[in-house]
Amino acid sequence: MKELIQQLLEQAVTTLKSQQILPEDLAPRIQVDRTKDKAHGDLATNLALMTAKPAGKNPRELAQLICDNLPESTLVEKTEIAGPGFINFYLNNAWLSEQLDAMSRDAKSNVKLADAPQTIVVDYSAPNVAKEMHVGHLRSTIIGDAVVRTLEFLGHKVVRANHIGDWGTQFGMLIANLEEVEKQGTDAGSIELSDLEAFYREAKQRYDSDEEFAVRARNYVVKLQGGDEYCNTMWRKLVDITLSHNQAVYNRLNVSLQMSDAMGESQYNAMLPEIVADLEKQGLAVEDNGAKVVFLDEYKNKDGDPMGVIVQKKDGGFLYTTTDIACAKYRYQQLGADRVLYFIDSRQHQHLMQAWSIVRKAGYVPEEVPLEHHAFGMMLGKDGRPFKTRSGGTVKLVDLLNEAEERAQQIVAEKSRDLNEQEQQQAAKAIAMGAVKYADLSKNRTTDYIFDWDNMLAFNGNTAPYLQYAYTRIQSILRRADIDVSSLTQTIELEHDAEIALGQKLIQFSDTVHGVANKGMPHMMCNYLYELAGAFMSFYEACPILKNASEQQQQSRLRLAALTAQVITQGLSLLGIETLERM
RNA sequence: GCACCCGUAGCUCAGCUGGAUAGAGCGUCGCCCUCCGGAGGCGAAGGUCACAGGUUCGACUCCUGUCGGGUGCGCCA
Repeated sequence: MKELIQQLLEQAVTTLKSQQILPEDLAPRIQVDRTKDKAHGDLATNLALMTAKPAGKNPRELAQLICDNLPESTLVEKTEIAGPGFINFYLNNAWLSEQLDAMSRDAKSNVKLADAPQTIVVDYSAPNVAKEMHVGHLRSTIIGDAVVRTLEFLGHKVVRANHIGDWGTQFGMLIANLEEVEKQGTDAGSIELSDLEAFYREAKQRYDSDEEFAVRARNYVVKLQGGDEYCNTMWRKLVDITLSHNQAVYNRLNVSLQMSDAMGESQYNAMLPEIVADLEKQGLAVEDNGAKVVFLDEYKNKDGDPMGVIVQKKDGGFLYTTTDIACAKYRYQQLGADRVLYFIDSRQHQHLMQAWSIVRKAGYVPEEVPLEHHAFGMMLGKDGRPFKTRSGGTVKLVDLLNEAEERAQQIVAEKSRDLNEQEQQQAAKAIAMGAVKYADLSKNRTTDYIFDWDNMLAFNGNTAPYLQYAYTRIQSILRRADIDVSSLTQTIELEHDAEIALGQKLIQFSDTVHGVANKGMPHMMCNYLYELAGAFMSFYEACPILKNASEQQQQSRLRLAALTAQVITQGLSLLGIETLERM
């Protein structure tokens, strides 16, 4: 919608240039905004204000010239010049009605697909091997998955990259301990991940107390890194146990990651020596105290000298900076990424900036391929302190999801008495997962954020249950109408203000999907859907659909209602949230 | 010490590429059920956008500084 107005304005600019009213070399960034106040029309541009100075003209006078030179268009009802020189556009209702008609007949609600589909790598979730997923993995997993769904919807090729923590010195003791367990006759495949947590502690304890065990563990680290087949097999078992457990969590959360999307740190090991050698060859890495270090002028250490980033330890080992350099290189060169998005917590920001700074200097990824860090903070409890169990431990994701379902079940049992038990279970599950996910998705803070059960499970405000409820309410009306709305040919008539407002909100869906894709920010979709639901509720109050309405009005309003439901369910599905027919 | 992120209503959060009178929900107070789902709607009160300068026709938004909070800074990941 904005684009169409922009095109009209561009043509006007071209015309004015040819008339020497605007300088030939002027290339203004044409900005079209939705107005906050209806008195200012539906859309507005500040074009005349921006170009007044270079054109040497009074802004209002210039605005008039722009309006006079706008091409004829069916979508604009009229234009007005307001304030210091804004041009306000009033949309034509017949045009709006046609747009809504087209939306309701299109499987993707007339969302404009990407003109040039890209290959986009999205790095998200990233749990660790031999550890259960905990609340710290929630945000990355959920936000990343929503962005992935949105990008795919627009036609991009998305590579889901689950950068699991599957490498490090701790694997020596884990392998040694797995050996002990297998000696006692337990098959690795039968180990549950919850046992694996205990297993991890057991390994650590043995490592600390048993010198012979520790020696063996250290030996295994060396052998594993050297590609030893036995150690590799044992390592693989640990990875597989973890992946299959995590898969259950992803499935339950309706996260689209599969086991085959795991692209762990270990995958880049083979690249590391050549990266360091190349950095040295390029003169970027130098030896310092036995280690290989890249000095970056843009980062200073405590003495004010360029900060050194170690890419290889003096014992020959590699650190995660080198892995992240290799990883970015791989994603560009091997996966053919046009864009890479990282959903990783904000504590790693500086580290990523350093790694990418080296990546750019070494020429591994060209500047035109964006590497984007989408950061977020820690999860805090309602009291503003880190979100922990009563005993102060880390909250496991499984426990969090269980609690969400328990809470949702209580609410459903109380409020959805007309559903049978199975329907109640299903509703509770959808509400619980929706609430948890939406609570994360709807926040844009890069800083710490507050996790509050009462807020997220509320049926009012910007929450998943509110949107799910709005959807079921519409479904209820459509059921009651008892006609196939998709077969209606009645045009959508926008008479009442509330109908126009709803219609205008509906056609913003396409812009919203693109906003989420371009910025990697799903909260824009949340805000939009909340506003849409609000616009529908106002319409619903003001415009009777089934009663006190003419045949024509009834059909038109049913179509509007059905389209609203279509957009809500589609929008929520892009966020990975389910809707229900009844709740 | 240096760097990064943040500071918007009592609380939780929006505020797009700088645009017109800074918006929601909760909580507080009021109104609306002979009405298609009241799990709803309408309204009121509540703001020095941390503070001070600067740029601009115009700043919550950009720049500089100060204060406050969080996080990270050479051989873990």
